[in-house]
Amino acid sequence: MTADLRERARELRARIEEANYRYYVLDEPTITDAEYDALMRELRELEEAHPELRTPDSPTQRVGAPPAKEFAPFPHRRPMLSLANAFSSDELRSFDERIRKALGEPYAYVCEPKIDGLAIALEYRDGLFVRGGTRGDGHTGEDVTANLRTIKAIPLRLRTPEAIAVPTELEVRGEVYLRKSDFEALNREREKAGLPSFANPRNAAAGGVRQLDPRATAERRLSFFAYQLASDVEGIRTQWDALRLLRELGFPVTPIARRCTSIEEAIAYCEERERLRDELDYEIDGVVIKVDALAHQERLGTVAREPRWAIAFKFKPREARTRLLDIVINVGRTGTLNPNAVLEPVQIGGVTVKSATLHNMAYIRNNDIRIGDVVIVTRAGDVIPRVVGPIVEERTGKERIFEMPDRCPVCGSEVDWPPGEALARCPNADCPAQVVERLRHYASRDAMDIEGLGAVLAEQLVTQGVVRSIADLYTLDELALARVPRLGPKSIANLLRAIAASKQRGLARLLYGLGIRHVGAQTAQILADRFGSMDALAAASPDDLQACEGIGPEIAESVALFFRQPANRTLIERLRAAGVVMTAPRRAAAGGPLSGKTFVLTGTLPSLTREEAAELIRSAGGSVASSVSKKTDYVVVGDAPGSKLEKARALGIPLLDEAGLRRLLDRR
DNA sequence: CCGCCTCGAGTTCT
DNA sequence: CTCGAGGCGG
Repeated sequence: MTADLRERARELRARIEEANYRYYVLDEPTITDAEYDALMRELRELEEAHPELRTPDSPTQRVGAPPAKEFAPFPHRRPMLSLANAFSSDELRSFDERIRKALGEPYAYVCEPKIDGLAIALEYRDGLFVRGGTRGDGHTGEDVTANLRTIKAIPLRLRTPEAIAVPTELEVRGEVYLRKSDFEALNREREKAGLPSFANPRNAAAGGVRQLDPRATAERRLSFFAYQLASDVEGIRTQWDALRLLRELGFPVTPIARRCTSIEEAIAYCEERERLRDELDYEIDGVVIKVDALAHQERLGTVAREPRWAIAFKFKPREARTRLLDIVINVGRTGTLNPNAVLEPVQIGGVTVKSATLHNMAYIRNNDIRIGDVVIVTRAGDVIPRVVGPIVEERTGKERIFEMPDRCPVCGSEVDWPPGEALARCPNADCPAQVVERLRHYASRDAMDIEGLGAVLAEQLVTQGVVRSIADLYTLDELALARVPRLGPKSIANLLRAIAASKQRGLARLLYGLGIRHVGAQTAQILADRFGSMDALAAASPDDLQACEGIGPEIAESVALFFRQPANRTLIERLRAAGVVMTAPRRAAAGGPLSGKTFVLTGTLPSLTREEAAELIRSAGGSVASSVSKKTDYVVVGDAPGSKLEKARALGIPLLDEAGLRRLLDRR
């Protein structure tokens, strides 16, 4: 991979230098400017993503200084201020209190969504766009006029409004941003091209505006909203008027701004926008509340580079920046080596996140994640944190590229990682990490449901040497368990009772608990129904197995392999000797009220757990699937539903709430 | 052989 | 919940 990139970088440099030579020295250009720019762009991006590929003689270094220096300075006539932040409605109320005291007369607010993009100033002369720049430090930004010209949402010539005389010199401020849909498309394209994807739309937009080649900016499909008139215009006395004028001049202006006459109304607006934030095709991270009348704004003035007449209400963040302290390897129950991010603890959406999966090496490479990076972590949509990517600008050069170790970090076995496979594996079935994970899985709720035996106890039992095989569970006694630290007599008694009770779970859950590759809860149920007993299953040939609906060659071979292994044979005999039930109860007679119907559950139901609801459906003859498709008959929707609801709507599948499900169940 | 459908596996915090 | 991959129908 890295070798390929290195080779590509070398090739790009050679072609660029050849082109330079022919153009500057021989005066015989051989490629078009566009082709040349494309080569430069690819090389620059490659080197940005992989600074270790950068060489002192690279054509990208010919221009010398870092990109920030390559734009002309853009001094702001009026400083571009930053806003004070509020994180609660109480902070908004004290903001309002200060305004009320200072003004001593009635006033109104204008509330606008705070677009998560890049603030920009645009200068027009005689109605024509002349110059535009970034915010920079508030006093001086960067002149990015050429790039801004490529943004179609920015008018190059203003329209003539009715009844308002537009001054010769006009400055307009607003936000350049990237639509979520354009962001996703951009990342898909970059992935296809082997380039690292952007962490979020804002980074992609900010990067887009600061491209040295305006054509690269154009490719980003950037959008724009205007939100401030930074020049005095006759007849414009309020922010509300200013927004209307901006619209008449031909700028895109948010359609969801609202004028409020009290802070409570503004707070209600903030809450509403936070609730609806996902319905927009662009990211907003809060609401900006401004005192409406420009005369009031003037009286309130500015302190410490923040206007006293405006405040930003910030939504609960869904993403945060934090440092990736380390990448460690977790060994899964099937022996997979899963890279895990150790994060400097950070608050996201109300919880402290300090760890997140990195899935596999491909994920780490595709997103160019390195140890020591400042990374963006999200919890979008679901609960599970996700490391989206690094903030490349924060790199110090001390970041380390993570490599998969050659040996299992737990047992030291040589790692098995066949070329083309996504996951590396520890091949040692006796690896303590695998034993712990298998034990935990065996005891888990959907398998043998041994209450009290979770991750912590599983770990202790194995490290104390009390349990080395699942079968050892059934020979445990008080004496052996007394060796486990912090396990009192009461816990011991409860645990022994739970272990004894697990013997009655039946064949399907036992099969699932054994953790045979490719055999999950569903397949275990199919096998149990079809073969009825462990002995019948153990005697089945791969052909017998493949005769089952849903069992193909892969699963058949995996099951047969499991029963061929002597260690597994022994395990089963020991379980049998301990009295673990190895037969399946006769299948319930078909023909309930829901027979033949397929259900999918999403969200939290008011009075049933998901498992209880699934059990009710199955006992009435219906089946429960995990994803929505054309074959789904009903989707049962609870509180805080996930993406399945979207899919169901798209496919026009009937939706039920819990009450609706109960009505179906009661119909006989 | 391709595309759809379904299942398996891993996953965070309180 | 999401991704990847096995199973299966067209």
